[in-house]
Amino acid sequence: MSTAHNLLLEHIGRHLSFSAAEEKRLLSLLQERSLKPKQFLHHEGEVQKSQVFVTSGCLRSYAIDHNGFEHILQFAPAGWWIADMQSLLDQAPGKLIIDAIQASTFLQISRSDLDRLYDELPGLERHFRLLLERSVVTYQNRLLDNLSLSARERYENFCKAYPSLIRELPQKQVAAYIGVTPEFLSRMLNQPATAKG
Amino acid sequence: MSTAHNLLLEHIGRHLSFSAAEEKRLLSLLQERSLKPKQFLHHEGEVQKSQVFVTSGCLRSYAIDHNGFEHILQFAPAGWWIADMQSLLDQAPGKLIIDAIQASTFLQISRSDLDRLYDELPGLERHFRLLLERSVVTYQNRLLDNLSLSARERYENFCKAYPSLIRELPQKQVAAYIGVTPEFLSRMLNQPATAKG
DNA sequence: GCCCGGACTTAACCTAGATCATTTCCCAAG
DNA sequence: CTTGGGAAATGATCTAGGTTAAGTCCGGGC
Repeated sequence: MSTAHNLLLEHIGRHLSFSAAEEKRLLSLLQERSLKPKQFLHHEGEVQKSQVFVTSGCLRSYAIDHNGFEHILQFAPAGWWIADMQSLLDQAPGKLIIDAIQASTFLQISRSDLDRLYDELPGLERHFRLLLERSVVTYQNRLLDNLSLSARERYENFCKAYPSLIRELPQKQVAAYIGVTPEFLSRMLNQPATAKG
Repeated sequence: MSTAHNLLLEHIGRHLSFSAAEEKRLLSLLQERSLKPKQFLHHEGEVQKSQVFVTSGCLRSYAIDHNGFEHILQFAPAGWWIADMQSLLDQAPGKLIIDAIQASTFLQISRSDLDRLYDELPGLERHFRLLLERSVVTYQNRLLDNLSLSARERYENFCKAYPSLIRELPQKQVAAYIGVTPEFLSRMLNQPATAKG
């Protein structure tokens, strides 16, 4: 069993435990793949056929608005799932782009196989239900942050939430995540915060 | 069986079918309640103990930021679930407020009962997994809209998404949902859109 | 070693939307 | 009917963050 498989089983194991047979069945439907930096997993307008569990490196999903600006929805370092979920659910062309920001490896499972597995392994459905609950909360919090915090506060939140990513990411990608222009983020970081107290 | 119960079973029935015994078991754990306009279901700082399926009227969840502004996360008309999900999952004090914007009735189920039901009725877990998937997509889209659209575009989106609500809601609540001040929304609506074409 | 392109910086200027203050409107309570 | 309080309108002014346009600073390919 590969280390990629181990990482996935370990993650699932945080919620529940599978029998050896169940683990084997799950792994049999997963495909190991990799991407080099800047290679794409999913293009705008494509139909997403499978979802992906990152085992090393880091992927990201983002959309391009009508002014050509990127807005990053998610970073997916090792241990995270990523997909254009809207496209995956509707089996319709998506508006997200997914690419690798570092050399990355991942496990892939098709939607139809996963649907089959949900019937065979109810524990897996439990696992995803729990992940989805957390995911909803995360997006709710991010939405509230965007509605109520200043750019600087959102930047500070990002640093707290992703202390490892902040070191590896180019500044412009942080800008595209927190929702400001790269120029503004640069200016902000090179100006002292307004003195307080 | 009440009409409230019927509404819930009909909604669940869109995804799957329960036996009569399963339906009975589910309904046995639901409590019928109601709220008058402006009454609260959940206050900031409280621990959310149960989640709620609205059967008539409309609830909303919102947070108050450090400037005292309300930001509405969700409207829940009949047929929608609502809760302070973060508080519910962590069983920790929440930051959301939930109240009724109209006279409303709803069915309530405690987190512990629902957890029990997930074990007894795997179909229910399926149902919520599917709802959560849609919910994630909805929040993703709303986040992208907030990052890339103008206030007017977000207003138009809102009108399309909630054509019935737009007629019933005071303008200031629409403002608190799309993320602008009531003053600005008012001015925007009374000024012609910049002519195009 | 040179050149290119992408990441970052900086500065001047611009604008969507916020803030503040005043007024009007409406309707529900007395 | 009148009153008072919230919802909306409206005008003047302000500002966080966007836009445009140079420039600098790399690192990587040839």
